[in-house]
Amino acid sequence: MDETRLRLLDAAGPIFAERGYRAATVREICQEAGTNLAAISYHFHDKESFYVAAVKHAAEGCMDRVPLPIWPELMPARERLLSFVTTFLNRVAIDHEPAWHGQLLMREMVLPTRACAEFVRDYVRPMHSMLMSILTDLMPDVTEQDRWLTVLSIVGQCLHHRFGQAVMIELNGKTAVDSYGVKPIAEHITEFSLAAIERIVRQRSKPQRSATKTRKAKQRRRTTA
Amino acid sequence: MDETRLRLLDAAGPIFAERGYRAATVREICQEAGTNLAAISYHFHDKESFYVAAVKHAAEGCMDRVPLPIWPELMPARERLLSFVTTFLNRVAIDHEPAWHGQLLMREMVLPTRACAEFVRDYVRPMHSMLMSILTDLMPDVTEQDRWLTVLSIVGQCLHHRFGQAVMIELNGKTAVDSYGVKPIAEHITEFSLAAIERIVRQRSKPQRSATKTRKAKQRRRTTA
DNA sequence: ATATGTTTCAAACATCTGTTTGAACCATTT
DNA sequence: AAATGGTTCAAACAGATGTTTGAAACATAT
Repeated sequence: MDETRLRLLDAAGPIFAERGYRAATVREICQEAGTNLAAISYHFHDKESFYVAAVKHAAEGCMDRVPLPIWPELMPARERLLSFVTTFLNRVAIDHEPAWHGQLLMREMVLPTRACAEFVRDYVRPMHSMLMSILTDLMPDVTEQDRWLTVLSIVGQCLHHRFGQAVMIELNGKTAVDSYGVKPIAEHITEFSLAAIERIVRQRSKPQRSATKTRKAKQRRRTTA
Repeated sequence: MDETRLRLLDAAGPIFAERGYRAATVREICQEAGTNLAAISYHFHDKESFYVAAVKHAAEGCMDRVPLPIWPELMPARERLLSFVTTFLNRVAIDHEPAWHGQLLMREMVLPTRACAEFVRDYVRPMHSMLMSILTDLMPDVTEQDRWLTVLSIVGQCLHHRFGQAVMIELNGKTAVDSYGVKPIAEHITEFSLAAIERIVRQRSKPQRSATKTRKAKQRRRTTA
């Protein structure tokens, strides 16, 4: 019966998320799962393989809970971006009940283990492709560098609402998600990024290819306004 | 003599950064430092206090290595922003030699320990104030929410070049810092953020204070263009 | 030189933790 | 009913790890 297997994986998520791989003990997880101590060795061979399975399990749960949106063919890229950012925030930054999903995956990002490659393949890559296709529509004629740095800017803004949680609380007493909710934040990030994207497109579509002299181009544009 | 103390702290940084608090053993650190095993207990009482001291030591080293810039009174806010972002990136995202500084502090952000409060007070708060004063100049008449979310957007973009390292490598083979160097990235983040800030200022300075109906305002502006 | 307070050292201690073991249990098949 | 293959269990094992200990070494002042 792999009902025991499942109970172990479910119990492992929160504990690994809170304590980390090393500090989480198999005894604690087994007690939480209500299984015998040897169950982990029996079902997963050893603690590390068990951990990898738990991360995979968490990623699947997260993807089920907040699935990637499916858009009609003709949906404008601007709206797809808002939808994407909202999904992203809901996946990582939300604290409602199973807060440990994001916590565990975050841990995998900061301190990658054997589970990282799988995690990127199953979880990160699909989101990355999605964002890339939006940006290809929004900024078709820019360099690879411009597009890649834009990806990082957008992703960084979203992830910071998870990574920065502890510091935000220490700094301000509460997180932005707690203060404003997800929707205004998603709108802010989308607007913020769209403004920047539109400027990049405007600058780069000028007949010159100067990638470095952005300041010059910007000043020229301002004087004409 | 607290030369032993110093040797321990110096040795502890990289090891705590790479392995994490639990996985790093006092034996390993003492061997690296060339001290006796009991030295940690003697000088720092126990492992946890030692870890807190090591984080503090790392933060100080980081602040010495990349000090906050000092600007002339009349320096434009736009240039101060570029200078700030460059400093930020140099502090956290750089991999030249003492890569562990950023790694250790990052850990403290994601998985705060007893060292976190001090870390925020001595390290985060000054940078936060600095950015806040820049943004107060750049966007004097916006709501607290707008300004706070803008802070998070800028900080998130910078930090992602550290937090996202492992995933970037898994996804692309190398990090953006490795590909392009710090300067182009700092310029990108600055330009990106300035474009967004200017749009926010333009929108919010309209006689209405609608914080939620950004979409409506945006559409109206587009039709007039 | 003696005494005193501080620092280092090797060894031992106590505990925790991942893993193994071999018997017991259970469901299914012969 | 007997046997088989898979699963659970309590107990023990082996190794690692933070911490303590008491003696030795050292520096400094009287």
